[in-house]
Amino acid sequence: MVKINTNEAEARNKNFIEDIIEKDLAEGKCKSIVTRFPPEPNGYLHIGHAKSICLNFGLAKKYGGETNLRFDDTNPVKEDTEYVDSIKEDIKWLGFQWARERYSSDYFDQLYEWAEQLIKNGKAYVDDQTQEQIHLSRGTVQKPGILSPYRERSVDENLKLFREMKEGKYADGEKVLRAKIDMANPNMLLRDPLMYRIIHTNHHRTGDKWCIYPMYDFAHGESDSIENITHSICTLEFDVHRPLYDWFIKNLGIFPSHQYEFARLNITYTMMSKRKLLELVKSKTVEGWDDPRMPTICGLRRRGYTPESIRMFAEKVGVAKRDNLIDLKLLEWCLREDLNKCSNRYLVVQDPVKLIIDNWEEGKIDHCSAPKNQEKPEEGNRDIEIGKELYIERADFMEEPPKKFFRLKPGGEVRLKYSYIIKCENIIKDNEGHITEIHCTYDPTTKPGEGPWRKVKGTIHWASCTHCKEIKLRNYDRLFLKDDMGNIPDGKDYQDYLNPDSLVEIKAYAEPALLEDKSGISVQFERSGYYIRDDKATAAESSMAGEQIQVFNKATGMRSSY
RNA sequence: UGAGAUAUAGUGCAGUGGUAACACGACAGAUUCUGGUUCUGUAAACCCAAGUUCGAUUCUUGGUAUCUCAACCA
Repeated sequence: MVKINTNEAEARNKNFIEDIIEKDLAEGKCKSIVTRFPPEPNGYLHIGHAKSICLNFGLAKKYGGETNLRFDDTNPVKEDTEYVDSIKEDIKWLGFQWARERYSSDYFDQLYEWAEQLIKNGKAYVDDQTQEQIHLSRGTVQKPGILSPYRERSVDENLKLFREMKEGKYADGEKVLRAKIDMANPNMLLRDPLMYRIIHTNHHRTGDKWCIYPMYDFAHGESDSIENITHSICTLEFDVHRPLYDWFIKNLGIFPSHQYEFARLNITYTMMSKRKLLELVKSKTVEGWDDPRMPTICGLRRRGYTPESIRMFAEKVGVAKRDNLIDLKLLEWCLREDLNKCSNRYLVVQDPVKLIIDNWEEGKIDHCSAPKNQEKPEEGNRDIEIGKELYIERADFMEEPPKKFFRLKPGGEVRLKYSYIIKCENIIKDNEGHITEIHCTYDPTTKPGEGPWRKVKGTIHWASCTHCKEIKLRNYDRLFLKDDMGNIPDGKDYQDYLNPDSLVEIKAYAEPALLEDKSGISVQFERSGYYIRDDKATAAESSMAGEQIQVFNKATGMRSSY
């Protein structure tokens, strides 16, 4: 019953692309759909790409179609096989499988042939102008451009020149092939756009076979067409390219792929510019593309994000055409939501203050029993030892508490999680008024499972001084300060915006079981957040997603990252 | 300043010629050995103006705001 309601809700919230697809299918415009994910292999995939991946693969899955992975490798100076490999790995990790692996460079021969066809039809010409001249003659958004002096060359001359370009007779920048469209069109993209340029550079796949390379606009739609892509889905900034996309397909008379645009993902405090992320990597500001503070897929993976949580996030942010800014907390919520179902939880104290149980018998050690995993009782219990001296979280005690403070306060009672109820008797401070010891008494009749249950308002976590292990955590705080978008203002150095708390090391005290945890998945701290298994570090060096996903920071007055 | 896209609770995202759903967030309550999870409830939105209409958030027109476009990048 509940399930049916959920499905109805999902059906109601169909996005506009799903509407288009359903209409196309119903009208028989296509028998089944083919989508594609077309990254340029010039960087690592980030969370913004994840939205596109989930959309493209998700749509195909929902409507029984297929998705191709196509590398848009038309610019050899920026691209590299390292990026190809990482992209494939990240997509697989996200849980998707492409139907075909393709490259724009697979189509260079076909594209060249089509370019000649346009020349023969008088729709393209070779231009000898310099880059500067072409730029100036393009006009502005308000003023029409000026016709190139080479625009009316004969078909034969254009053909001859273009073939010579291909044969390497000219240097980089000496000549280009342009489509002959309309130098006065208000859409700048239609003012005789470049189709081919000369680049004498080794290509990561075709080597030295080519010295002319097609531009994005002359490769993308054509590649879609070759692959019979029915729905070519890209981000909004390509919206102005659509008339050109359609122009080439129409003038070539090839498979009519159609382009649809959606708004790209923006997340607060998160910088999603590939160029700037590359800068951080090159300058060694971060450990690499997979630094846990990076918004890359591999960075999120190292940070402890699960594929499921990222897919859930992509689903939640929706698909539309208006600009958006998603709160980073939503991404964290998705992780909590997923982790809540499976993570192991441990008692850990990050900012300790000593607590002494005055009426605890000297040398006595008691054993507490706690479930290994709350959601999986079948895994049994673990044993935690407790003694006279403990550490508790400094924030769990307040000398002058506000009215709704449920944790330890002078004269107040709280339960030590999985253990006895204690009462605060007095506190000891140093000369500066800093609390150094909290003295309590315990009620021996309140051990869980022994005697009647007594309820107190607060439960706090703890670590036994003589039994706990010291662990080091790395606080993956956000990388940048100030700018919501994580962007570095133009002309400014990113160094000025680096967060000094980012990646600081924190000492903490944990129950020994934490170090023995071999589950390999993220675990949740009792009370203080999540403990994220860093797949590049040993357990003791593992990291925590810090305060960014702190569960209980609202009422505690703990420092917040946002 | 030319062209295009967009405009619905705090944030996202649906929907309708009869004033609006869902999710996250907020707030309140219940359960609970986590201020978590779970459950219940509350507050909270149709950019503006004119027109058409019995009736406009929806249609028309005109504004306004935001984003995108003048790379031999994608």
